[in-house]
Amino acid sequence: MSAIRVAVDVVILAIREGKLQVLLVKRRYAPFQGRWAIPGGFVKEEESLESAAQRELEEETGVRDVYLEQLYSFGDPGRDPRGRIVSVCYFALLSSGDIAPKAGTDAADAGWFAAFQPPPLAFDHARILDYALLRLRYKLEWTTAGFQLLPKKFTLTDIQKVYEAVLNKRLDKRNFRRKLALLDVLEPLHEYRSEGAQRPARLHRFSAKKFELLKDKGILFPF
Amino acid sequence: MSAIRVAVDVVILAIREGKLQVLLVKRRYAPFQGRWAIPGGFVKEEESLESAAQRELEEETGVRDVYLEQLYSFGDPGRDPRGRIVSVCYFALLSSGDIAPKAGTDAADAGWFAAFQPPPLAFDHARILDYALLRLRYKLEWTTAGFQLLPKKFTLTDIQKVYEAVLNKRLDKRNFRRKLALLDVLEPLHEYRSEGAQRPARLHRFSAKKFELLKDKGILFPF
DNA sequence: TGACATAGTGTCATATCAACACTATAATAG
DNA sequence: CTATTATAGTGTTGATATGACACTATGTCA
Repeated sequence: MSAIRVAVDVVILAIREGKLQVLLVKRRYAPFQGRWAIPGGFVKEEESLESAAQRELEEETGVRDVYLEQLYSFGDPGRDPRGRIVSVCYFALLSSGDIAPKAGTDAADAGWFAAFQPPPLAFDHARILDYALLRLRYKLEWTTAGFQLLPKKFTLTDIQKVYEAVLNKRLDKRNFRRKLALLDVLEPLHEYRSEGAQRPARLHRFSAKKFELLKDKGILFPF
Repeated sequence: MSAIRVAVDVVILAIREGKLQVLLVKRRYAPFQGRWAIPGGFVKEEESLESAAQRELEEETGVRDVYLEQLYSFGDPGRDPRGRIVSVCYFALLSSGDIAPKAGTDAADAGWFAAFQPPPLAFDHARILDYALLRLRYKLEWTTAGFQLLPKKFTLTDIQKVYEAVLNKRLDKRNFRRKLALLDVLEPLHEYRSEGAQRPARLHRFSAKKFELLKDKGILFPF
């Protein structure tokens, strides 16, 4: 009937080496053979869009139970030389603790890149990545999604570095922590982490119970 | 190849009789024959998603150059008994000045309904409408999109009523106007509108030139 | 045991917020 | 022409949040 095909693409983001990075795959075949691309694939007959995105994500990273959010659907005729393909795009936020396990399907054709300085990308993927980064910045300013980029236990400096990496600016430590305290979503643990010849930092964890309340109260978090 | 078909649905919203209303069409055929539904249709081979949405919008309202924004894509298997259909949904904000011209393709099977108390809807359209209303509320709080619901010339009370209709709460006139002034996007005209046995209200128009600057400055507008 | 490097903490001047009530004025009725 | 009417239009205040700013605390390692 219709010759339009439906695909999902997943912009997979994580903090690595203190920077926001994106997972890309190298295309094996034409078009754009050898170019880096956002991982994705066609939606199967019996799976939901979100399941398809989760499947792609798991194929690339081996990770499940990850923050995943629908981003936008791109469907201009001509965006893919192989034919009319509508791509429903998602973005995923990986905890830095989740990255090691697999590091891409296979080292040769998957890799992490600085999200703000990606290599040339196939198709309209540069636009998709830009949009994901824009959305992530909004998310960080208005929600607590930033904690998804951290492992379960983290220091206050860890979360500040996430904000600095994504918003791409330095933040004042005291003001940042005052706002964090106001948010009231962190539970200080009785554990500390030593990072060198200096005072160890206290570990905290994100308390999801309070998350819903925050949304109800309409608290914004624009640093 | 793929049996997945791609459609667009457009949630068309406007202020009528002081209330937020949504344009619905009555289904002529099964499934859900006789039920009200959000207007939409299949995407044609050669048109972009946005063009398809614009086409549907124009077919229903006869109006062009309307605020149109992609909302979300719904694609669960089973959401449409006729087969696997992925619907890319948009929402449109009509100026109340644009409504009279056509009032639906044909009076018998198109009509305006209170957006917050719609009739039973076909398919998963109740969910789509809910999502559109949620998004519109955010839009109003964080952007100047609310002006799209007004004609070119309007009074300050007009815009306040739009906010009250969408946010579904009463607002303080003086505080509202203070924030409007802060936004600095309104141009007072040397025209007034009489509405009865009382002082006439000054007309204003939205000045789009200043719009971009606002976004750059990152000014929010949460009433 | 001293040097190191990051952890952790408070104040003040400014801006923003919500709550609140009265005067101005054109149209209309008599 | 005058009074009535109903909406238009306008400021202040006390409370809260904000950004700018600098020093002390402390575990580790040499």
